[in-house]
Parts: sequence; C-alpha cells; structure tokens
Amino acid sequence: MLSRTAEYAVRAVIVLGTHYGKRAVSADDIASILGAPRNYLSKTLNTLVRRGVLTSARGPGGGFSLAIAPHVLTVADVVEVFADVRPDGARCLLRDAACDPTRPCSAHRRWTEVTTGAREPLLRTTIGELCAEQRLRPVVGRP
Amino acid sequence: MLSRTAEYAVRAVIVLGTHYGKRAVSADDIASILGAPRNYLSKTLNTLVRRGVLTSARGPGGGFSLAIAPHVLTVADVVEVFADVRPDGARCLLRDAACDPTRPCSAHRRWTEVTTGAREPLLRTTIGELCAEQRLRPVVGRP
DNA sequence: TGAAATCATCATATGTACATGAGTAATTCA
DNA sequence: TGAATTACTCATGTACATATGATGATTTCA
Repeated sequence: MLSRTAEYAVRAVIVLGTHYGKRAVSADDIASILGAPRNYLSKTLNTLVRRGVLTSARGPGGGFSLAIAPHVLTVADVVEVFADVRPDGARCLLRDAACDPTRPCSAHRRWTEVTTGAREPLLRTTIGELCAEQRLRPVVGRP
Repeated sequence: MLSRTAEYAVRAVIVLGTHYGKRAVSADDIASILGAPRNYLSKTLNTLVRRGVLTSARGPGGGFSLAIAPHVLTVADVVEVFADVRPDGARCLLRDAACDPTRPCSAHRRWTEVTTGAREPLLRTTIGELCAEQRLRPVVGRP
C-alpha cells in the first residue's frame, strides 16, 4: 500500500513515539530496530526534519525526536510527506483537462469520494494510537 | 494516490464500461480519449486481458471489452492488478519478522484496520457507478 | 487472396525509487 | 582541545516504472 520509503517513515515515527518526552533516538538505533538501511533511512528522517515532523540533534546524546505530540500527529501527516494521497480535485478522472470545479462531471465527483474515503483512515489514526500497545509489555496488566 | 499505470487502467476500464454491451473499443481510441501513450496503454490493457478483466479481439471491428459487467467489476479489481493494496497481515508493522498470526501485536492490528479502511472504498465502488451519467462522446463506429 | 485493421510484443531509452559506502560538519564531554 | 558521537551529504549503483518506435501475428472483408 505504501512506498518503501513512506513505510520506513511511519515505522520510524512509531519508534520515536514510544520515546516521546524521554530521549532522542539515533538513526543507527532506529535503523537497527526496523532492519532498514541506515543511510537511506537517514535521508528519510532528514526529510521529516525539514518538513517539521521531527527534530534532530547532533553529537553524543543526539538523535531524532518527534516535533509533534504522538496523539496529535496523524499517519497522514507522515505518509503525505512521501506520497501525495490527497485527492486531486482539479484534474478530471477521464481526461487530462480539468473539470469545471463548480460543475464537475459525475464520475469525477464519485472518484473524489473514493480517494477521500481511502485517505480518511490515515487522517483519523494518530501515531499515538499505533504506539499505545508498544508500551504494553506482555506481563503488564491492564487497569 | 495510484501509480500512473493503475490510473490508466481505471480510466480505460471506465471508457469500456460506457460501451459495455455495445461494441469493442480499440487501444488507439482509448489512448486518444485518455491522452495516454498508445503502446504503453496497450501493454496495460493486455495485462488486464490476461487477468480476465477484459477481453480482446483482433482485426477490423476488434478492440477491448469488459469481461465483467460494470456493476459487478470493482475499482479494487482493476487497481489491484497493478498495485497490491491488500493489507499484509503476515508482516509486522515494526519489524520485518512476522507477528504470530493468532496473536498479532496491538500496533499490528491497528495498522491493519487503517489499511483495510483505506481499501474499503475501492472494494465498495463499482466501475458502473463511475460510468453512470458520463457524457463521454461515444466512439463512432465504422460505416 | 490481399490489404487494412487491430492486438501483441520487442528493443531501447529515460527517470525515479531504493540502496550502499565513504566522507563532511556539528556537538558533547573528559 | 581533542576524541567520540552523531547528523548530514555526496558519489555511485541497481531495479523498475514509464515511456517510444518498430515489428510481428491475427482477423475481417472487399
């Protein structure tokens, strides 16, 4: 469903979500946790820094951290840095020419519903929700 | 959202849906309707034929037709020929190792909900729904 | 039977995603 | 201040998506 890069990004952000408010995690550590190539991941993380999703710090004790709280950061926020899944409302589905935006063709409207619907779970789900269970170790009971 | 190829496929199938039960449409005609490169589209159409989504006929009067009625054929049926968007239930989100399928980790389950939710509009929407009320200029048959 | 129409396929080219290895720049701390 | 740590960047390579143009194979019909 996602490109390799976008999936690395989501997984890395989940790892960072589990350390949110505690400490930064180095690219080396994230790469080894994910089993992802270190330098490639590093470039991906750097892109997330430039987009304001992460912050970075060099030197000993440095690494990457979430710039946005896990319960606020959505999966879409991360994924859409690497793959634009937003419905292209301007371009018509059937022709390269644009529909009249005030009066789009019927297939166009229907297609927008499909792509909007597919995007919705990404918008609705936060990184925090995906991290939640990572904090639960098997022996820890639920309140 | 879709690869170029998958989008060509959906658009081509919609064109064929508007001619369903009437006549076949040639790759040349589809390419010119979509503004897509003819030979590239031809390969894409051929893939759909091999997958049983379309039928083809050579010679004068030949071309491509839907092998499945438009109101039965779903967008997912077409898209998933070119991009597998089905949730990968076996692989764990956080590691390349697989979760225990009978007892997946919680993030895993949550992630499956996201990808399943994103796929759902593709499964639910039929090509027929996208064809309805199309004011496509029909391809004129030979005299 | 031969010409036209049409799908199918091949050879080749280009760009981008994905990846690797080596190096550079910034930061911390003894 | 210098060594260790870490982010950042560059050069390069491979595979695949996206094309383009030419050619082969099949079918129809005058």
